[in-house]
Amino acid sequence: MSNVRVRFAPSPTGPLHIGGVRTALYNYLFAKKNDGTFILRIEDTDSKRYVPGAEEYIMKSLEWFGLIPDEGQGIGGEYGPYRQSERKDIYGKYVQQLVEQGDAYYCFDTSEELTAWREKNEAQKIYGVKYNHASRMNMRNSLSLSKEETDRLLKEGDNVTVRLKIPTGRTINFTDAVRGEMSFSSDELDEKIILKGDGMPTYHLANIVDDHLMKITHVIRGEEWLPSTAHHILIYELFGWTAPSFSHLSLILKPVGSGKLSKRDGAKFGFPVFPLEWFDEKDQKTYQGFKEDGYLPEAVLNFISLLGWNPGTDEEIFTLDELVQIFDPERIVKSGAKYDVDKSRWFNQQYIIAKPNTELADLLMPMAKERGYDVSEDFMIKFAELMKERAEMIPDFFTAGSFFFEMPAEIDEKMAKKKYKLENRPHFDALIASMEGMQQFTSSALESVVKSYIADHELSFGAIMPILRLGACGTMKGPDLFETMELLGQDTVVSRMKDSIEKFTALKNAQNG
RNA sequence: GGCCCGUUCGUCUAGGGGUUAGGACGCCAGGUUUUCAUCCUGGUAGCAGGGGUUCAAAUCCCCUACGGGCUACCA
Repeated sequence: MSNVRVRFAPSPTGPLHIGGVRTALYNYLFAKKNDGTFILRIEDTDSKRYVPGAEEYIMKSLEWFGLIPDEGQGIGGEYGPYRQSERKDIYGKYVQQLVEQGDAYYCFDTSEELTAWREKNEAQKIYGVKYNHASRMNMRNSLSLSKEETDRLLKEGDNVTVRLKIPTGRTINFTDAVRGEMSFSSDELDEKIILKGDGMPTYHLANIVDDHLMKITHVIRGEEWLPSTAHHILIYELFGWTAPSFSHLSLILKPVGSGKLSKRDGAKFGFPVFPLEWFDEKDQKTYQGFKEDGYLPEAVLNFISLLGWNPGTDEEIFTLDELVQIFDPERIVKSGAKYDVDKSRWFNQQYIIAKPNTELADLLMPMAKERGYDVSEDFMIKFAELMKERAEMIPDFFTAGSFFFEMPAEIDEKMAKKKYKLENRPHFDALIASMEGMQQFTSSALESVVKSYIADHELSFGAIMPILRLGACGTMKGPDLFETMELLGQDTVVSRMKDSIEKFTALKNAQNG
């Protein structure tokens, strides 16, 4: 194993969404490509936003995709604990160190005071006022207050936060692995809170401390972190630590319109935003998942791998292992990508077609049982083979192929009226009788029976075939008719045909009369 | 408002000084097929705008426009 160590560090504030999955995927690919370690760390420093079940959901989702961490929460490893709430004691001494170095200071402003301050500024159309070198002397902190007052407030202990003290007049440079040279003026940076009133650190401190302690070498994260990376670089510097390499990924955007993909877009555009179904306690709503919608995890992974990255060739279909081999962070795209529902469905179809019939059967069998269909494994395998080219989503097998399990209640009557000719009734009766008498009810035998009958009686395929299909399946859409009939079985086909011919005749008589 | 990032067919993208601007999805047409689907062939459609630099700009520079992110005791 190389020394490459990357982490996926979600916050358990809700279900993992597709953008998070892509971040996890890129981290995973980069780790595997470099024979490194992929770590899962849970960033739950905000107790107010903690959502029960979210952490479990995140792990289940990663598992469904096969993005299994080598180390981290739920796995273990020598750099634990991997849940930040359990690392609370670790952060204290680092905060203390910064304070002692004079690189951080205590603040006593309450949230209410800060909010009021901001609102006052905004009311006066003074935008972008931040807590920084220019404003801090007007606030209540250990820099503006006397030593005595500071000590008194510190002893009281309520409402004490710690802010980072940013040096003035500096330029902070770093190289983003996907965006190139980045440069920020320290004078523009706000002095962020690094330790909150409840004693928990904020992201900015916890993230840096943990990445350092966990020996993270490459940070691959969302674009929303780009502006605060300057703070992060500075903190590394203040501690005298070497900063990891940074890659900031652009966001995944809504399929139509503008803006980033949000959790409500799924319902709006009819596609899932989350890997698995999620019941939201707050909204009292269930959000659809890729799994339940009938997406194959490998197809979703392949699709999202190409939202913001490309291999530089014309090839598009890759297994996870192949992606590992060809993944190159240098080819990550800088601009945001809209989620293309049509293309995600196309990928899924490609993966369904490529999936071995036995595996499809395993997937389909429980679903068939749920629907009350009692069929054999062999039946399911053959069914999968016949229907796979007609299914974009897994449930399509059962909607487009329902006639394999039961005669549809609604048949294509319009087509029946159009194709069925009363004068052909004797031919159909004869064909049904032939089928009934067959010793071997195989597709090839059926084919020769039907084709020779048509030839012998100088009939057209168009007069016979559509009616046989409609009679046996109730619809014009489906796989090869003879194969379909073989799978349906002699008894089913003969009985369906007898019923159907009666029905077609009645339909036709009603139409004429 | 400020700071930062971005902009090639409708969408995902290749292309990084000289290309008929390439591929994929979608869409359209044709072929294969007893139907549908698959598959095959072809078509449709793009360098945000304006200035430079250069013999030559999609490509380099500047400006504008548009899109996005950040601007919390959220991550």
